[in-house]
Amino acid sequence: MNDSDGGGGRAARPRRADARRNEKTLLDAAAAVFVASGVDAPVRDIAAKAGVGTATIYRHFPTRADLIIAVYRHQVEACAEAGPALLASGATPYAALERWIGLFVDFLVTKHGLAAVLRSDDAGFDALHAYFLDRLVPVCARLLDAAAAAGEIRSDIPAIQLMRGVGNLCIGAEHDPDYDARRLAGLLIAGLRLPR
Amino acid sequence: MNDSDGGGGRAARPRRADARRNEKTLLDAAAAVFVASGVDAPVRDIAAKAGVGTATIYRHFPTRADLIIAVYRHQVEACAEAGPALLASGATPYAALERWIGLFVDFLVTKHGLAAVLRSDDAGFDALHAYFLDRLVPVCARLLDAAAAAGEIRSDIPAIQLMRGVGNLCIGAEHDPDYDARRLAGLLIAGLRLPR
DNA sequence: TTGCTAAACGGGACGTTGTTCCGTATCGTC
DNA sequence: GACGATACGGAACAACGTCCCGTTTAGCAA
Repeated sequence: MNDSDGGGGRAARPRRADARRNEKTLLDAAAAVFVASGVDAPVRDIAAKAGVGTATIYRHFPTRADLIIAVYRHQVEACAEAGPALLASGATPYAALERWIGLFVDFLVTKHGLAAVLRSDDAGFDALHAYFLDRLVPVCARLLDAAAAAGEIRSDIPAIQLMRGVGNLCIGAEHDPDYDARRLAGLLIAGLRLPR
Repeated sequence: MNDSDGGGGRAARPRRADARRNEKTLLDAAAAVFVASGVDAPVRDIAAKAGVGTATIYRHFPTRADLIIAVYRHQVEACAEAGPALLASGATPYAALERWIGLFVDFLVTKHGLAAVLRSDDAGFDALHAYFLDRLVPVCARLLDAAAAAGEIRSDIPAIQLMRGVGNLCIGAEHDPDYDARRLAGLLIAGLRLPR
């Protein structure tokens, strides 16, 4: 358990320069290929795009989930941080919830195949599920609590269920333009409203 | 298009007895394997269960979609016929819609992987999409129209969108018992309600 | 009953993809 | 400049969908 460079001892040894370079190259290549072919793109394609061997991918990102997380981490963080910001922005909690769900949907539908893989029961994607849920469910829960406290919505739907539902609504939205995930998600949220 | 034994010409020639027998055997085997391993089960597994070669499956059911349709046709028909029945059963149109969606969800969540495949963009599943949509969307549309005419719901959501949304909500519902597709679908429908 | 032909069959062959292994090249240090 | 650990590349293996081809068999007629 050498703490490579963290708080305590100085680095046991930093990663080699070529390794760090390849990781960056791989992230860029993966991002490009994900856009072009979806997050299910063949490993060989990503390796080819990056100009490395397939084993190099597995060395840096043991599972596909690790690669996906690394590629989209920034955007997920941004989405998570938008939650409290929206809540503080002055609108009603319900409006904040509605807009935040919109952000989440927009993120998912622009990542081909991500919503689907988020629903996969493949054990290899457990890390991906865990990351998304850990990072976003608490944010959603805060928005739900605020709206419930304001008497705008019912309070008997757990945040995790809602997130799963919204995520599911985004599956396959990237093709056929007749499918409007955002609208359906809005409908789902509207279903939470209490009559006043 | 040959009317094998129907009204017009006498049969060009009826299918061989072993072929008919194998088709039945395959349907039974597929149904069993689908229950055990989902509708994505390897072709070889189904063939083995039926005691036939893999080519025999492709001969009878050129695409997986054809096999799935054949296995579930009865249940889809039953669901389609339940729509008008519910509408005539005396409750409000909205209640009928709600219950019919419940039937649809119950059907989907008990067929491992079917909801997911219904969302696949693989061209091989086009026939499956078409069948489900052709058969069920008109039923849903009638329920929606009735409820809209009664002033219970808004009328600006096409039936096909709603069906897609509900179908999506059912994806992955077969595992983790914490996910309640039926409840979320109910929420989606509730989102259609008009304030009175 | 026996022989013929088209229908149907079975399993092996091929292509694609994920994953792992092993010999080789390279980095960083002495 | 030499050495050891690190990292690399591509071949090898396994699982699966799909297709092909040589063989078997049902159905019919002589």
